Amino acid sequence: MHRTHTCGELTLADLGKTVVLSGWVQKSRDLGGMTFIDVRDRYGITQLAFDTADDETMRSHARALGREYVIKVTGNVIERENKNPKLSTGDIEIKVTSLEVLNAAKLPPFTIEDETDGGDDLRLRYRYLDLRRTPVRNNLVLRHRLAQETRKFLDAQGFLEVETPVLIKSTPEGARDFVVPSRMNPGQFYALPQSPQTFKQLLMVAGFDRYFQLVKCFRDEDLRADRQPEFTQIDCEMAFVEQEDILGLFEGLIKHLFKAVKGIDLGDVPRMSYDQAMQRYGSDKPDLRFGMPFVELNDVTKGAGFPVFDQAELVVGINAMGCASYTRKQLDALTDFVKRPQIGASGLVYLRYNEDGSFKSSVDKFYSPALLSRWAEAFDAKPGDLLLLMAGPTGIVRKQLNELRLEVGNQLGLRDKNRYAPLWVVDFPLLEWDEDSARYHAMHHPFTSPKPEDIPLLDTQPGLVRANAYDLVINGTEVGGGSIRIHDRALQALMFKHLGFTPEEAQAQFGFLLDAFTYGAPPHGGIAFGFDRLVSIFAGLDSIRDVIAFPKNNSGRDVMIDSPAPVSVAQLSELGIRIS
RNA sequence: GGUUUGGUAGUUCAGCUGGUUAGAAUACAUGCCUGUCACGCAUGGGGUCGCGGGUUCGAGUCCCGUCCAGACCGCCA
Repeated sequence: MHRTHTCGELTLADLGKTVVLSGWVQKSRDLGGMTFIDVRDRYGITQLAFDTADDETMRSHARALGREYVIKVTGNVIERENKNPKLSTGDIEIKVTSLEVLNAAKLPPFTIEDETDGGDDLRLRYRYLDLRRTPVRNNLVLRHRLAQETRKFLDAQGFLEVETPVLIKSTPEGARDFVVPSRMNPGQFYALPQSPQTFKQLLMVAGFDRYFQLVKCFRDEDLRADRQPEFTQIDCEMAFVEQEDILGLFEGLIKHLFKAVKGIDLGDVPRMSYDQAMQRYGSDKPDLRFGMPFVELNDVTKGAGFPVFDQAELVVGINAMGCASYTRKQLDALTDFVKRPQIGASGLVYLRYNEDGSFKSSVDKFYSPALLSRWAEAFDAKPGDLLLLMAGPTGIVRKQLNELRLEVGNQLGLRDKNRYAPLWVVDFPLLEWDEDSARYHAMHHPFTSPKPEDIPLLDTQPGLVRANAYDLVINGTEVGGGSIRIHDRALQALMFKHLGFTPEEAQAQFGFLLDAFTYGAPPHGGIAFGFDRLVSIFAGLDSIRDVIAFPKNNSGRDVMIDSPAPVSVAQLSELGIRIS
């Protein structure tokens, strides 16, 4: 007889039933005259009870079971003498009448319990064992639910899920491509898509005016906690829409996911322009779980003879409210933080607005209390506050102060994983200057449309042209981004020209798209969400590895199957490839 | 490509300024124990201190190289 119940469902309502359970031995507790075995499956844990007084043979079999043995038991559901409120099945136990070992198991290299003793490397090497652990399994259950709710919502909105090819063509723009050699076309290579971008645009030309796909994308770049070489996107595109339509519809998707999966009413998602975000938070993905906006102080600090401030392009600071009690040691630690090589600031100026109304700053030599009170005024600071100021070239100092703001937010416990602060960042620049290649690059991608009113600037001040591009940011993480695309051949050709393509190169790389635009391309736009990041935010995790069933390590290796790996000389020769 | 932290028992770690036989916890094994659920008690086994070289009377400890892993920077349209 097959199992009649899972290990997570039996309760007092089932008392007296004869049941069959199958699962893994989590742990046994041998008390001498009694033995308890916890048997686990995907659904939960149920306690098996063996009593010498009832059946000594059965108990001796039970004592022989090791961790992770796969067993099948038949028995009766009885009420426990001592209940365990931690288990859903904690009111009952199984008095076993028959026990079968379906498979023995070696002792696992780490304990398969909620709190494991295993390190990351070991857990990845034996990922199939790690996945038996409840917290890891729950992450995949959460992922499944988010995927299903996404499909449900988009389907209800009339979106069609269409698959696009995985073997495509390498393009020079953007991240490095993974390339795949073609045996039938020696010396030629496919590339794995970094996104289905051009295909979804072609689907718009084809008239599929609402498309989506939960799709694997690939980028051959270095990994991070939140970056894997293969990752999943919720990729979407719509025709006959403007930016407002897309923001509205996908704000609806995000709200639906929070409501359906976490029971949270997200509320309306605020918006901020890229310029505002940079000026107020020094980042295009500000964490709005806390305030602490930047205040620019050039005017009130100028002319006091402090050369660092007098000469700086930007003097800017934040108000760490209520932190005037910070000790010298704490302030030194913050100074050391911004001086770390990764941040690279040359220093930090503080102003303590003491509870008694007096001021204490690191630049008292230059600024009288009267002058310092003007700083406090600019911040609207109150006694007890601590102002932290930095100075330097605008772009650099904003980036540095952003790091400090996030660090102070961490120290003050303002970045609570259970709170969610979403934000649309809009009006991104179309282009950004790249020093290395000495040319402009598309900030989003080359198919993003410039704002019509900014098109005249393309020839004169390309860096000032704004795009119809937008990002969705949650808690300081970019979870999605998109744009209204170019659907006009001439404008697309002009963009390629500004990106340094000759007309021949543009035709060779993207001729199929330019041609398609001449056959009646509708206006269109879209967005893509990083699905792994979204799941990790819902799970309250910093790393996306924990929400991927079989992730790769920091070096891009799968340590379980040990890939990548060499291939045979015969395979290479068939592909016409020689390794130097 | 760079910065940085680490690699010691199955596992997680401690091991000071170089000095006797490298420890703890946990896991495991054996025995005892009839209500445990982090069971308890007792006993026991378990180590190429990542690898290679160097300094030294003596190296887990110091130096150099190398491999592996983590975090970060570059990179990620």
